[in-house]
Amino acid sequence: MTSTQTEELLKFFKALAHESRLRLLGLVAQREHSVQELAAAVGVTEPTASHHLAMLRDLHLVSRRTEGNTHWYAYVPDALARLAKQVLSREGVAKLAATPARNSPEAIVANYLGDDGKLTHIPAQRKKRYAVLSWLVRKFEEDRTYAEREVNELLQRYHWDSATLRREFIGYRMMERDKGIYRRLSDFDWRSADGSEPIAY
Amino acid sequence: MTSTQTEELLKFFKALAHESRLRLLGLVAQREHSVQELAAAVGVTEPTASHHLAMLRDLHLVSRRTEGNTHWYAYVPDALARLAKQVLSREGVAKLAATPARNSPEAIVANYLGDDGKLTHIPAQRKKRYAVLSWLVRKFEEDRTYAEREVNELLQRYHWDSATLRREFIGYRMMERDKGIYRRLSDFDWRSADGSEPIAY
DNA sequence: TATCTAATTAGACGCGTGTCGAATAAGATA
DNA sequence: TATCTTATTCGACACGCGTCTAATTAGATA
Repeated sequence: MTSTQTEELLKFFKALAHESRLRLLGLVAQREHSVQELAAAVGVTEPTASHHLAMLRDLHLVSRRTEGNTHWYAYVPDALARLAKQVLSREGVAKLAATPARNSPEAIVANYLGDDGKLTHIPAQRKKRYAVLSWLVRKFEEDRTYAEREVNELLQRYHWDSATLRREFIGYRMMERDKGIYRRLSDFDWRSADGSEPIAY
Repeated sequence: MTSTQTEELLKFFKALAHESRLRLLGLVAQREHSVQELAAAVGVTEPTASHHLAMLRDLHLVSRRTEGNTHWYAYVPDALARLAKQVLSREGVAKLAATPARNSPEAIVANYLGDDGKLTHIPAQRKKRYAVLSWLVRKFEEDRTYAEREVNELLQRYHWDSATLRREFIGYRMMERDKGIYRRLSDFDWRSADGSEPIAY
């Protein structure tokens, strides 16, 4: 078990360590809200609300569904539940002492990221490629499907060669394709698939 | 139920939203540690470690016991357990949406605090005086006794008239005195004592 | 197609806070 | 008493991050 776990937990605490985001979370925990509603309720501008919501969504604390121009945000309880469980036991807390893992997937990925946030290149070495791909596939949501066009668009934010990346996703069983429609598979389906250490999520 | 609850929760998340503090907490969750040990393990200087530990101690996440020159810090699980419980239920999260309470004890206290962090004066109005006192008494630890000299020293960080404050603590049953030795009483002993709204802790 | 609405992205600015070195406090030891 | 050890407080600095306005994207409607 790498200390990726600790880093993940840290991300959650950082995400929750802000009044605006806490209140956003509280609001969506009551019912779905649009960005406008949320911005007004919290007392910030829409860009700011959008910014915070993106952060919460990255951590799968909230989900988003689109209806016309409007984006409806909803609460996703799972992530917080996992956090609470870990923090409930002393052993869980004690694990936080772990020194930041050298060779953690994050560290590997960082080596391939340029200043613009894009990948400089796709690693050839199996383990590193795996790390990068598993990081990348998490940019996709689990609960929806993507047209090939959408997959390409999202991938090209990180690297020009979306075709190769798409193919690799399928190969590693991180995504499945059916009649040109893509869906991200759950971590549990593919992690450890190459025999390397599982990546904590 | 005031939104003080939300503010408390926010404090916890802020405290935990930092790698150094998370690791400090992890270390003390394993066993008692001195400041030196902790600083070395986390890779910061002693002043920095001390600073973080003070923060964790304010929130009762860790406790401190003195042995000669050495301060031993230990883990206190209760606070995190409470946090976990609230965050585990959707209702608990939904409460976070509450708009920041005007008239919260914190807001009252803020009115009497100067830029130097000291009280400009002691409120005369009963409810406000109560709010300030209950805030002030929390500067004392629950699990130890204080000599009158120590009580005065601590109080004078906030106001010159420590004698009046001491007397009020006794009157409100926030402290008890026995043969010149003072001890902070638990919140549960005195909150709501004056019939005002309970102060969430 | 042109326009309007909702949301996100980009870029800039200011404040909070984590860090350090230096100074101070408090206890132990010679 | 003088010195050494451990920890805390003080003051200053730097950087991260939350916020805003402006610009852009994407969909709906006329």
